[in-house]
Amino acid sequence: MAVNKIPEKKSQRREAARQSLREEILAASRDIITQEGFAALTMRKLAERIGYSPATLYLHFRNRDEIAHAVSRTGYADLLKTLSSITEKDRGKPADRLRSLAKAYVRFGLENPQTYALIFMEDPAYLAAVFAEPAEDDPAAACYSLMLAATGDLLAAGMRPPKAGKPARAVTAVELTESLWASMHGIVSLKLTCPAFPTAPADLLTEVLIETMLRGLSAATAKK
Amino acid sequence: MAVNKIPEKKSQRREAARQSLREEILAASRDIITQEGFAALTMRKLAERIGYSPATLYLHFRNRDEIAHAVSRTGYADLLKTLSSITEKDRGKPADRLRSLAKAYVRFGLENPQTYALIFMEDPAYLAAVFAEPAEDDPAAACYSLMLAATGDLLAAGMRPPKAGKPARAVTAVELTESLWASMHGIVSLKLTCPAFPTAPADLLTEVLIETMLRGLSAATAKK
DNA sequence: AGTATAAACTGAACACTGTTTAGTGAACAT
DNA sequence: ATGTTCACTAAACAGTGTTCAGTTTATACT
Repeated sequence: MAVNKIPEKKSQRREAARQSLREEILAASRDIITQEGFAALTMRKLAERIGYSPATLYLHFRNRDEIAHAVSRTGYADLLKTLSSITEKDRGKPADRLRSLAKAYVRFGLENPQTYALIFMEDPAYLAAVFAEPAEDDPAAACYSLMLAATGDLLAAGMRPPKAGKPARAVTAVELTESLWASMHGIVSLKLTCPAFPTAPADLLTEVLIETMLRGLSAATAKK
Repeated sequence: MAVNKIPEKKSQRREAARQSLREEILAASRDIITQEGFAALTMRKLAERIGYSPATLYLHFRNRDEIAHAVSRTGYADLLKTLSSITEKDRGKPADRLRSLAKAYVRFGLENPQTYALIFMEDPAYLAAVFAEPAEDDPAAACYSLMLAATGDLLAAGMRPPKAGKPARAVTAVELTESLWASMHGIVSLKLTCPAFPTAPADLLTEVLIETMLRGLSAATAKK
């Protein structure tokens, strides 16, 4: 029947245009989200900004959530960049690295409120998907690995974590990482949804948290 | 002119009916929210459930947010009831009381997900209002006082909190309370928005958090 | 009693939202 | 030149919160 006589050249052009428009949609979405928040990302507004009709958006994305999903990915990539810039330059003690990481995490949240709100508070499907079937190249998974490595190093440096669970046993690096992460997330998310509530500034709360926990972890070991 | 000939009796009846309908609206709202979440609380659905037209709702509440606000209040009252049931019966050491409070807080969030999401994640205006001009009888403010008292007792019992801030100084009870609260909130809110992410169960994370922090606070004091 | 007045209530509309579908026009492959 | 495929859009659908003119009902006064 029909012989595919190398239609790749032309198809490539089409495909390139497709990708280009797709990226344009995502760029506009990022703009709107970072400026006005995820709720302000309406399909009509987005379509108008890129000069197409709303229906066109559905030729490139299944629905609004899929756009959020794609934007989330770059959000996690941004977070990863922030965190890895810490681990790369900080070659000091594990405790100091964790301190820096915590501060950087919270600062990222406060400096990119709309992005943080999207990836951790409004698009839970992304995180859920990552932990449902872990992908190697996912930026969110990379963030997790990075944090896990930091607490792992801390424990390996001779810390004695408290016991927990039933029956009581030593806390694992995973549990410690997730406790820390959740705590940092609490500081950020609370500040983002209600700037008035934690009356103390976020960076101070972070310091209190990390210092107290570090002391709690090193309590059993000899000082200095 | 017209003499107001004691129209109070009749007015009272009217007023009673008004209040009754108002309460009916709120009861229906609570039902919908606890069952389907705040997003499912639409004015039309709410109106239909109580047998009135949507426009009637606006005779009793300025808008949907005001309904959320009223429902939030009872949500905080519920939380307060949970927390104060702890402080009343627990006459043990401050550390144990704080342990119980933390567990109860997290449990409340997980057992009343829609309510928790409403009062801490979807209706920030309420908390903002409380901390803008503190009202004595507000249940949210009472929750705060309760937690503050617990950490205050803990510090008074001889704990030596770590130093923080610039210049470094001893952490205050307020800062410690808010750090703890934010951390617990992080555990709850993360679990609610994404059950998959903190892979460890919430109560275990809570235990890790509270045990580590307690050790961090008592690190400088003699053991036992 | 009847009547004036005030309160309660509603139908219908407005301006939005995400999403679908039928139909048009242009670019491509043969 | 023709048949096919792809890109695109206007219009509609079913929702949303909210407003307002108009109607019904209950109260107040003579």
